[in-house]
Amino acid sequence: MVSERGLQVLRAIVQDYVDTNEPVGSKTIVDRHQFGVSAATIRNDMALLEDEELIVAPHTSSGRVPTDKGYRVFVDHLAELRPLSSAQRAAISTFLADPADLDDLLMRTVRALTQLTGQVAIVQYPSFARASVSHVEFVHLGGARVVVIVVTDTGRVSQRVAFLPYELTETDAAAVKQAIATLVTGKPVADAAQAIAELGAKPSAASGTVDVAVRVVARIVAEELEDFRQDKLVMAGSATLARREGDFRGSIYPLLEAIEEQVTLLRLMGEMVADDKGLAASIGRENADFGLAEASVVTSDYDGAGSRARVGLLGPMRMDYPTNLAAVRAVAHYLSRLLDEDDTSR
Amino acid sequence: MVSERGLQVLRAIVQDYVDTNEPVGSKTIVDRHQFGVSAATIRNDMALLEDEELIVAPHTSSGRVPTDKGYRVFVDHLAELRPLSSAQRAAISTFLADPADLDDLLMRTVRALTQLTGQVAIVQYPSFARASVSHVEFVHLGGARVVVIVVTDTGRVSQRVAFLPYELTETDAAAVKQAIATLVTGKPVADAAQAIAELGAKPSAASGTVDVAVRVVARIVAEELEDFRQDKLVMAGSATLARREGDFRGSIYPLLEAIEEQVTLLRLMGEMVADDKGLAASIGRENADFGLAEASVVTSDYDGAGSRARVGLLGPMRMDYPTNLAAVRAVAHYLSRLLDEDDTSR
DNA sequence: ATTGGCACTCGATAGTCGGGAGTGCCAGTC
DNA sequence: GACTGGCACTCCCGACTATCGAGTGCCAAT
Repeated sequence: MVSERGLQVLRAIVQDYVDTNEPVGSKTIVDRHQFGVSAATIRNDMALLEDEELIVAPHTSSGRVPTDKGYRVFVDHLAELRPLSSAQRAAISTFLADPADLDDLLMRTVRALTQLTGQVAIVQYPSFARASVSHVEFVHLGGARVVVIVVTDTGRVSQRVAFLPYELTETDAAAVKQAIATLVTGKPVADAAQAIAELGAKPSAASGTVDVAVRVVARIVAEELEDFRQDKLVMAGSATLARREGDFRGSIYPLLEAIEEQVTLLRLMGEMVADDKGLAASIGRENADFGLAEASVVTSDYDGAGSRARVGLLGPMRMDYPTNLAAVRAVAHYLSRLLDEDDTSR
Repeated sequence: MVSERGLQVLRAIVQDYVDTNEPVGSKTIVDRHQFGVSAATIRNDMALLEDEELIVAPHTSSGRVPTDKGYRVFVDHLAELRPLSSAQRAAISTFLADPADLDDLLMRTVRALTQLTGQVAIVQYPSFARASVSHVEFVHLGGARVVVIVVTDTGRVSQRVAFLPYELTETDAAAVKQAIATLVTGKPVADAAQAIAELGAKPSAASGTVDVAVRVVARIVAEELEDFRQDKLVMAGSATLARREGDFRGSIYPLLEAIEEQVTLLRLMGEMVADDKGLAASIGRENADFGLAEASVVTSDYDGAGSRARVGLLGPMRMDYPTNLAAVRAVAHYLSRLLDEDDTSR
């Protein structure tokens, strides 16, 4: 229904609006872009675009503003990613050089991303759900306290302090360790958790103190396995939202809350569908289920530790999609490479 | 210079202003408090208070608002803590019951505190600077990758993945472990870090592969020790700031930034001086060095894991000090008790 | 299909004008 | 000397008005 030039007008509106934060009128468009037609013609196109609900006029006879749908068409059909400058690429690679460990790397990644884009940056931890339990270790702290350490073959480590009901002897401790180890080592975390659940269901074999201790420790191990199965996020840049207050009709409260309740963002990012290049965007009302109807999220997939995860940006609907998509793509790319060359995946 | 009644007037102003968020005038005071004198008399007192810079009039002939100094006098001399309701106490104790570990306990603590007060809640980790290294463990991941685990006698655990320059044999690994263990176990973390630094300074004994591996691992251990020495914060409730926008003349940006840059808050909380009950408040311009001249922080000390740390609230200068001080005190109290009965301190 | 022209809408800005809350001061009272 | 009632004054605030200008929709002409 809308002409080819109509789409170009939409593109111009999105670009100018993102740029100036003011409703854009027909005259502005003729001035700033070389359409070679008059303002009246542009107005006709805009009327069409408005019929299609791609743009909207905040007040009768004011300039037009893109709608959610308008942004959607823009990113799907009109946007060309704006590649990063070589200086920016260089900045990323130095920023991410020589990470101490995975936590450190991801932390630096979000910092780099928020720095680069001025938006809230989010990185999903690579999922460890497919990993297998590689080791279980105990460290005696003295008394009845024991640190229980679980390690996966992908190099993820979790530790937790267990309070046993009584003090174990050396030999008992060894027995407990042995029992737990045979129960879980070598198994994928899901299976290991399953095995522990079955142990809990079985009636106590009444073999005395060791059996009780095994059950206590097993419960701790199960909690740690749960940590692996749960996805986690690292975020940075929430302060930048204060600068963008005007972009959110209500307040920035829902955004800050989502940032604190990581689970919301986790679900949102999980449900987004990436294109063939691993990029995805979720815009405005598409996020209504998550209480983020005035915000947008762009993500890029990356490969790490043998599984896929996402890096993303959270910001106002009125964001610079070409730049931000390019930024997440570039950072995801670096991340994949770094995780790959460290061979953390196997 | 100001009379006894003058102070009562200050108290009334603070209370009403916190309550209504509007400059309070002489008539309001006579209406809402039983002073038994006329508005004109109150006005005279208010003029005195203004001379002392305890209150200020936003505009000529408007009500008065407390200054930083006014709040200071209020908390130092006029405020009586408003004890929590028994329902609130009950809520805290159920909320904090059965923590899985220290991380979990502190996480729940900040949540409870922010829930209770509607402010940003902050908890310092107990300092582990005085702890001693209890164990060092290695877990082979296969290849040249090793998880290095350091445990203190206070039950704090840190782990990190090390990439050795080559694959170790079993016996070499044992030798490395032995070397590191004798270097650091039993020593306070500061001394252990020192020992490692000295090792790094010594010229290589050229004893070959093991020596190189020891140095690599030692550097990792040093990083982990650094983790123990650095204080850490847990926070919650940053979203509540969006609701309080009007209380900050500029924007909430500095607050959000401080929350993200934990180090600022860490220093701020570290420099505050507690009274004999472990309570402290830092108000408005007193925080100017930290870029938080429009915010206040109240803290209470607690004892945990053999060292002292703080739990606090961050909010607008116009906050309910009696309630908030009572809240941090109550929560600190619970925290001390929980950490004590778990005997995590020894 | 495109364009120039034109009437119209409506937000933004500035100016004006009471009303009201609150003050400072003063003279008078206890 | 402390307190009080009275009063003139200041200044914020909201309502109202007028003007301006950006931008639109529509129409007749090309």
